[in-house]
Amino acid sequence: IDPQLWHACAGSMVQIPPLNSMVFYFPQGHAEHAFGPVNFPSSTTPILPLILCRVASLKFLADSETDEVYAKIRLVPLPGSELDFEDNSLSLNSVGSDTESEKPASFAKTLTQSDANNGGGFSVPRYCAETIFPRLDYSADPPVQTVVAKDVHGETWKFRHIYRGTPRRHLLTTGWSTFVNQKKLVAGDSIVFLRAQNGDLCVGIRRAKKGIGSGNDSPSSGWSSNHG
Amino acid sequence: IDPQLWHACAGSMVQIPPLNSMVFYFPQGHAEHAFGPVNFPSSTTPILPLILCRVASLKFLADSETDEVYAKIRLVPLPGSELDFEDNSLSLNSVGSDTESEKPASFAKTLTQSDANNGGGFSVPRYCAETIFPRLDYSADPPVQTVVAKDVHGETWKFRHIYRGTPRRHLLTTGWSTFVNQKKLVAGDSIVFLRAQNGDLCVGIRRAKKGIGSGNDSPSSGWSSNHG
DNA sequence: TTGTCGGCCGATCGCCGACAA
DNA sequence: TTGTCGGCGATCGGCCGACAA
Repeated sequence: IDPQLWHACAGSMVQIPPLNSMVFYFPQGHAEHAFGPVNFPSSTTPILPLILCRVASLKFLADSETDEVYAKIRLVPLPGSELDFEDNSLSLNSVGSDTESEKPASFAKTLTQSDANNGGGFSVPRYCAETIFPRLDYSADPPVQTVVAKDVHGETWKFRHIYRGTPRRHLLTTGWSTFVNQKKLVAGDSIVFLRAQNGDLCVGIRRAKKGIGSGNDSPSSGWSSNHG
Repeated sequence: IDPQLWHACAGSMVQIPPLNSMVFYFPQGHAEHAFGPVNFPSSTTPILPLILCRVASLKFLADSETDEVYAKIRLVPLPGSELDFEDNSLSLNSVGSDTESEKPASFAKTLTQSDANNGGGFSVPRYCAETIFPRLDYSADPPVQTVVAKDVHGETWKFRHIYRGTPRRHLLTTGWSTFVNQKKLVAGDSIVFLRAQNGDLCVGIRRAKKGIGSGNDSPSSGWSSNHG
């Protein structure tokens, strides 16, 4: 999937090393994060606490059912891993992924009860509506438009975007409940809007972490950067 | 699952050989009925057209999603298969499954458009209501009761059974559409009601065979036999 | 600025008897 | 006896502004 949408969904806490960069692989940490038991192939050499590797390939993917994003990273161990890493450790990732591509405008919001309730619509924060959404014709009464957004699978979703109420606020009405039901969203999940470089509006999902307080929110810092 | 409910769902065309009886296994026919390609283990002996076997085990099962019933039959080949079967072939299954257990009252009906439409209810054939369902108190006006039926998984379903209209007829109303939606029934599928020996009412499903005209119907002969 | 609430209007669900096959 | 239809009443979805945090 589109790396920019991928990063917007993953959030700014997730950093992926660039292709061909060098990283340390921690077998123990990998095993602890895995869901099932991990069996490293028995070999003649003992398992090292960390292994210097090269990022051989990189794939940005999204689960076909939940839309949750993940990455496949192929690591190739480098010979002579027992280097004196005291000097190198800090410089290994010096070419951070920050400079590799532009950061399109994106916005994340955690769904409130009112957003997720089958009561109807989605309350759009003003910043998101004005910065990410297509320009609205405020001369109409009320100002209304249909916004079309692509999800991580390239599927398009239509929403009625209206600016109404006293005081005025931006809302998504028609089309929103269908989206909530199809994606099985609940209060606490987050939705990500992103304006791609070609102008297309994209929409992603960040499921609430079960049992853990939700993470960072709102203008996802670093990936919705044209905020003041 | 309960063998009686299993047989009622499978229909009278399906006959299962008793445990420990002798049957012929046809590898070619088995392969032709399988969905995928079948690879018989290569051995030194060529594959015979038919192999005399003993029914070593027998399991009556139902698909957890579609409720469709199927059986797992374990066959153990008998030595000396090259017997002169001209004499024996007819007597092998002489002890048919007919006598092995009683046949409880059951009834099958193919769903009409009106039954499957989300218009509401299910038109209960009089014979089914009077023979399979619990006795209805006709002194009430209108006569109404709640019937509870167990599906192949043991899950219970409640239906409002009412006798009304001019002319009078039996109907299932409240609870029926839920059942249709959950089981994803469409016009042409069949529903089977069965009164178990302990008095419990059971309900099964027979999906319409795609592309083939539906099979036998109504008092499924042989398995809803106390019909006149 | 925006989360929640009650009001309310229209669409759908589903129960009903009237027919007719 | 029972399949299909139109009617219609109850329920629900979902759009709305009024508040208040």
